[in-house]
Amino acid sequence: MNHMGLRERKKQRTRRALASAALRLFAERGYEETTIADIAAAADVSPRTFFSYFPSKEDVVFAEVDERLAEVRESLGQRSPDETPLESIRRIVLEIIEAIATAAGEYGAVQVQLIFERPSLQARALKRMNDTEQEVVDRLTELCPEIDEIDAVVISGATVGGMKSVITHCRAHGYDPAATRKAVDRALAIVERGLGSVPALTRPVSS
Amino acid sequence: MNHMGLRERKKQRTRRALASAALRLFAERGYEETTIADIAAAADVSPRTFFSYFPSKEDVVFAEVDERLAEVRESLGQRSPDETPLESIRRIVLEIIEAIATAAGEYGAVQVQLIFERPSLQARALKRMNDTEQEVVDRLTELCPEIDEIDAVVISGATVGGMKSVITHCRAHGYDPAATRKAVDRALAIVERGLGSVPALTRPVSS
DNA sequence: CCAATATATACACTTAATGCGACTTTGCAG
DNA sequence: CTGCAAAGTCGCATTAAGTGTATATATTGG
Repeated sequence: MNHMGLRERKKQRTRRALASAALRLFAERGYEETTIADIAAAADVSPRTFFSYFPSKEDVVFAEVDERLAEVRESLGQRSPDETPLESIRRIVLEIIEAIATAAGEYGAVQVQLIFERPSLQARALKRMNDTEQEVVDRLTELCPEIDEIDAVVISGATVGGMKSVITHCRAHGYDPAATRKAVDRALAIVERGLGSVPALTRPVSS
Repeated sequence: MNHMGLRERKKQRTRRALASAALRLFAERGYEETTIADIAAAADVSPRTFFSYFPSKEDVVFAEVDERLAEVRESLGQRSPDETPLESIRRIVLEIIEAIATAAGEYGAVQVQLIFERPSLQARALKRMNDTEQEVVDRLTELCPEIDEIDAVVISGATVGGMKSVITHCRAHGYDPAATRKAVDRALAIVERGLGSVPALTRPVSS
């Protein structure tokens, strides 16, 4: 299966070269200040070739995320035999969020910073979340064939939405890994037990 | 308050002219096939002027949504005195979702169709959702000053996320208003009572 | 080595978006 | 009413993203 010919390997190398050249230049000079021509030159290909690897300049920022996301999609299929659906959902969403939000590799920090400060990149990141959410709906209906369609959609939307928000908040406020983990656990608890389980919401107003 | 001088009124007229010209042309010829020059010509302004009203071609699609959203943000402040925070959240999120997702006016259907079929527009719509979610967090912490920061973030994220997904699903599958309302009610129930309240999730696997 | 196919490149082109200086309109104070 | 400052419009030039196309080059399988 993994017997990629020379052709495939070369493609992958070029892709990597483009991605890391791009991230490096973005870090050095800034995003707007780096042109496709610069990236292509740094990766030793023609500018035109850039677009046969990435549909746009913005997409190159997500090269690594997209790779990870593709892997996660594969591994999403098989589930541990004795999980309850609730546990499966939790595991699936956590895997996805980790793949999207965890910066890895040499340029992880650069990616995160870029996405936080460029609204258009933020929009594209949200789109990836959204697309992956559909994947969650599919897995969920596959897992519990008798589940109502609307229920599946809502469960996925609320869970992914809650996780997205908490992770983003933690990143934006510089939480350390321990605090982040604690926040994620809290988020899962709220989503699973409902807004009604949060005392501050049901208590009469304090004014 | 609403004593706009001639200048302001003229600006608003031009803005409207640009927006409706754009939407009309998008409907007639398609999005890509319509240039800024076309839009400007149809609105009788110079192409350069377009960009002093909208920062990009994509933003003109959201002209109406943004107006509504601005209104909603205003009215979000005052709350009925005897609401519980839970009820406030529900009301606030419903208002926002309605403002974003309910297509109104002559070109509502066009907007929705464009957003559904253009990934980049979808991304921008999601960004608007996301930005507005931050507003919800602010209102919520204002409403219950003693609430934990993380809790507020999770509650907003999960609620907005759930609503977004259910509304999108309904639109994509052509639900009529009655069915949509029913689905939204169901979504709110799940978010408020928790994933644990969905029988299909806690039942042992059916295989 | 050959033929089929996939990929890289050079070139031309469209158009979104921005900066700038000149010009026009509006608001307002005297 | 008049003139001045501010705001807005416009034309022009420029940059850079992204696409189509034809040509050249490299890879694969036979």
